[in-house]
Order: sequence, then structure tokens, then C-alpha cells
Amino acid sequence: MAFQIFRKNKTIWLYGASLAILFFLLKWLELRFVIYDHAFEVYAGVIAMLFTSLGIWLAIKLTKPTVETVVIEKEVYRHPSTHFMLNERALDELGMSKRELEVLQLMAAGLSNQEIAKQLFVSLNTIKTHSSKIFEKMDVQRRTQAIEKAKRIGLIP
Amino acid sequence: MAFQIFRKNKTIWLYGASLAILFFLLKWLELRFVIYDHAFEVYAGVIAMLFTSLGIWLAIKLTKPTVETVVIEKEVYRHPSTHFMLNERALDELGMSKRELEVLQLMAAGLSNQEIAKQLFVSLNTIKTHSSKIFEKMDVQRRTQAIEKAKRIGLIP
DNA sequence: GATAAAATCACCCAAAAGTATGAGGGCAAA
DNA sequence: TTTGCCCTCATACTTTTGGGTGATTTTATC
Repeated sequence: MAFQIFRKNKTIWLYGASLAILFFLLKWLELRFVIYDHAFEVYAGVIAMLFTSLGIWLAIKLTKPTVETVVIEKEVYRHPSTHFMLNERALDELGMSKRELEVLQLMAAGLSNQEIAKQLFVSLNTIKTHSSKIFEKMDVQRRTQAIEKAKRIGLIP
Repeated sequence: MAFQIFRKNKTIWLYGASLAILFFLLKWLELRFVIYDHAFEVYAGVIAMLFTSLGIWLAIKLTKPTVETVVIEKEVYRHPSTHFMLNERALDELGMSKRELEVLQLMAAGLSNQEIAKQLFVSLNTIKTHSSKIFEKMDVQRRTQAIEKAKRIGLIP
């Protein structure tokens, strides 16, 4: 506890200690070269040191830790032309499967369901089922909406 | 400056002052009711007060405010920074009219022909005619292709 | 004012897209 | 092993989209 207070305010205590030591040094010099009858000054020095410490302690103890919170909003842009990073978080938030994403990409490329089917070597019905699932998962009604949303949330470049 | 330091650390100074006042009060009582020969204690009290103040001042002066920096990463989809510049060259190379571009934009937004018609206060047939013209001018077969191409050549953000 | 382009609308037909439902096989986690 | 998801395909039906043609009105331009 006390140690922590010391650690956290090292500089202050060092200043205080230095001050006290300086004070003592002066007093000691005085004692050595002048008179010996300076008990009063020594006493005053001790008091000074003690009360300096008291002051420091008071200040530390009572000062609410001045915490300055600096909030920096760092905007992360996504440049479609440059390196596209697939938003995987959004991808499995929606529960999209690999195949569905594949279909979605071909949709966005402007292919018809029939063309997609041919491209993926499956039947038209399969693509229809996929697209229905895609729309359901993405909560849209049309492929154009799916494309728009997919681009917006980073599923597609 | 000094005033500001006081204002910012009101509580501490009040504590310090209270302490000092209490000290003086005791001393004063001592002076009144006991002996008058207590100049030393008064002196010690003054020293105590002064050095308490010094300690407080030191602590306040030297305490670095703890700065907490919170960086919030805010994901911005698309490119809000790079404002979209419409490719007017491509626009009249294709011979696209204002209305057609308007329809194209709503298409890209994911609206159905019926919704576009409602939005533009015209009939569904009108939108069909427009879209046919658009596809013809853009040399595409489907709205999805039109959207893809429009984005690619800068007709649409 | 004539002319051309644009915008509007209608009708019909065909193709494509989308909905609903069911079903079978594969694969991995519980 | 069961359960759940994925992928596949089918059938039937509805809606949307696209193509073709033709027509009227508005707007801009020479």
C-alpha cells in the first residue's frame, strides 16, 4: 500500500527527500562550523521535513487520479480497387457457407442463375436453392439487394 | 496561474488550510491559557504550515496527469473519404440520359422496377422502357450486369 | 415552328428469378 | 449414433425482368 504510493509518485518523493537531505546537510554544516547550540534549528528542520512529507502525502492521497481519456477514432477505410479483405466476421455472422459465397460472387459479376449453374457444374435448381438461402440469410428479397449489401459489408470487392 | 492551481485542487488546499488553522487554534489556546513563553511552538507551527503547503504544492506540481488513451477503431465501409466523381465522359459516350442514370442508380440500390416506378412517380411500364434502353446503351443483358459495369466505369459510386 | 431526343405509357410474350416444399447423401460435432 | 448443416436436385407455382413494338407528350435545340 504505502510502497505502491511510493512507486506511483517516485519523482515527488525523491524531490521531497532531496529537499530534506539538503536541509540536513546545511544544518550539519552549521553544526560543524559554527556553534553547537542549534538544537532549535535542527528541530525546525525535522518539523519542516515531516510536514513537507505530510503535505505530499495529503496531496497524493486526496487528489483524485487525474485521468485524461483521449478518444481517438481511427477510421479504417476499405479501398475496393486496392487489396480487398474479405470480412470473415460478417461472413459467419450471417452463417454464409463457402458455396453460397461463391454463388453470391458470381451473381455480383452479373451472371444469370443458368450461367452460374454452368460455371459451377450443378443444376439450375441447385443455384436457385442457393440463392434463396443467400437471400434468406442476408435478409434481402432480390439479388440486386444481395449484391449491394454484400459490397457494403465487405463480402465482395 | 496560482489561482488555477488552487481552483483545480480546491479540496487539497482546503484540507491543508484546515489543518493549519487547527494547528494555530491549538497554539492560540496554549498561548491564552498556559504560558506566554511559547514562541518556539508558534514558530514550529508556522514552519509546519509552510512546509505542509510546500509539500502539497510539490505534489500537485509534479504529479503528471495519468493520460489514458483509448483508440477506437471504427470500421468504415466503402470509401466515404474519396468522394465519388461521376464519369461524365463515359456517361455521354454511352448516350445515357439523366432519367436513365437515375433509374440505373435505383437499380444498383437494389430496388425492383415496381419500387423504382413508385419512387419516381411513373408507371412500371415506363421503368421497363427505361431499363431496356439502359441495357441497350450499356450493351448488357441483365440489370446485374448493368450495375457491375456502371460501377466499373464510374457511373455509380 | 420544325425536328430530334427524351420521357411517358400500353400490351404481349418469353425468359429469368424467386418461393415453397420435399428429399437424399455426405460430413462433422455432440 | 444421432443431430444438424451443407450440397445437391426436383417439381410446381408466382413474380419479376427483359424484349419487341407502337404511341403520345414534353422538352430542348436549331
